[in-house]
Amino acid sequence: MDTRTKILVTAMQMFNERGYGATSVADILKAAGANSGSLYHFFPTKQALLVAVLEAYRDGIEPMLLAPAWEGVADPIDRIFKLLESYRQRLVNTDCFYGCPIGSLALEIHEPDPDVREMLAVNFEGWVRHVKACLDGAADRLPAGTDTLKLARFVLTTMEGGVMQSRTHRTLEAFDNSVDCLRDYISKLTKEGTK
Amino acid sequence: MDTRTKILVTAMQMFNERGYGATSVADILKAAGANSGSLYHFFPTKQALLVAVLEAYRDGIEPMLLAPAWEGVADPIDRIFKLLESYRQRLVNTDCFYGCPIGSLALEIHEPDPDVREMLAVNFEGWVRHVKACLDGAADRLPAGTDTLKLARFVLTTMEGGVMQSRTHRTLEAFDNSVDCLRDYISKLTKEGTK
DNA sequence: ACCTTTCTTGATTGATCAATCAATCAACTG
DNA sequence: CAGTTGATTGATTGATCAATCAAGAAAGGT
Repeated sequence: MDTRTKILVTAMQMFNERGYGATSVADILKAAGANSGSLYHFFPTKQALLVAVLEAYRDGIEPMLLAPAWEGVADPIDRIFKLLESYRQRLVNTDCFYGCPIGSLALEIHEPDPDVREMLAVNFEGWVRHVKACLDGAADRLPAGTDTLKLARFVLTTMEGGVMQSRTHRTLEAFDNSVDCLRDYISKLTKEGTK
Repeated sequence: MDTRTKILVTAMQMFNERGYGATSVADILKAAGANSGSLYHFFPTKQALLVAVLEAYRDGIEPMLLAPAWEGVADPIDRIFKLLESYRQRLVNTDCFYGCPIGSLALEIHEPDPDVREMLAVNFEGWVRHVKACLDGAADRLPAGTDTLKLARFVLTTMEGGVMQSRTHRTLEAFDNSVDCLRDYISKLTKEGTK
């Protein structure tokens, strides 16, 4: 792995585990085994490194997030809840310490430069677009005229809001509760849609 | 206003606007017109100041948040959506810059000392408790055996997830979409409950 | 008036921060 | 081989950070 990638991957991990502000450039360099000159050769500023990290997340949505979550799952509605389950597993694996890296960064960065805010938005949009595609694939089961984009955003809302509470309480309860409610809602929609 | 209160109020505002890590003690002192010795006379550390801020939020839920939002609103379900509307107004007033102070802090602080995490959790619990009380007050309209605590958490999830997306996109759309979906869900529940 | 407690002043500390820089090294090109 | 570009080294910079401290002012009780 070349130095640039090593720095990028390390930053990705540390921004997720400690947050952007709480991770110092020196921390990254030490963990990556690189020198400060190398980092600033590839990334003009710490913030540019953050943007690169967010680009990596954007590019990783399909291969790293969706592909594993949807392996062997064809039904579009099932896929939505399998995706949510992958976030649940993330909470389980980390004792509810780490949830969604994008969400954490989105709320940490209060006055983001346009580049950063834009990349955060792009990540949310990508996520929502894939969920919307699932909902569109299940259009025959949903009430006619259902706004699938709106509903896809609500799925993201459910995930992020649930993760936030579960991380805070260090308990899966709030996340599970939220997904349960979403499942109930969508099942009511499909009942209404196929009636 | 005494010095302690002046420092506390200033910190409250700045932690909300810039986040905890991005707000320096010097920033707070300058804005509050106080000296560092005064701050450290009342609060042993910056973190203790954060805890005091979170305690102030906890104590302010009823008088500062709910009372204004619920003025002249008696119906418990209406109250829930009036509460959500107050967060919407907050987004409107700040061009979608600031949403829920607690949510922002909850996701910013990744490895919180127990005191901080506990106070964040207490704030969420207080919020949820009041929403649960609304739902319990509308129990006759909800399906028998509805888990009102679970549903109250889902209301918080909707608010926090919606605020996160709206802040990131600098648009009310995602927040409004989320609240719309929640309203639709709850209306389906009340239809089922009174049927 | 006198003492005690509470509060305020503001300079100072050492640590840590992001970022810089000249120097050197490695890899490729013609 | 010579020349050029790209990558790496690591010490260093000045700024900023949270926190400290000795000194003194204000307030209140007796």
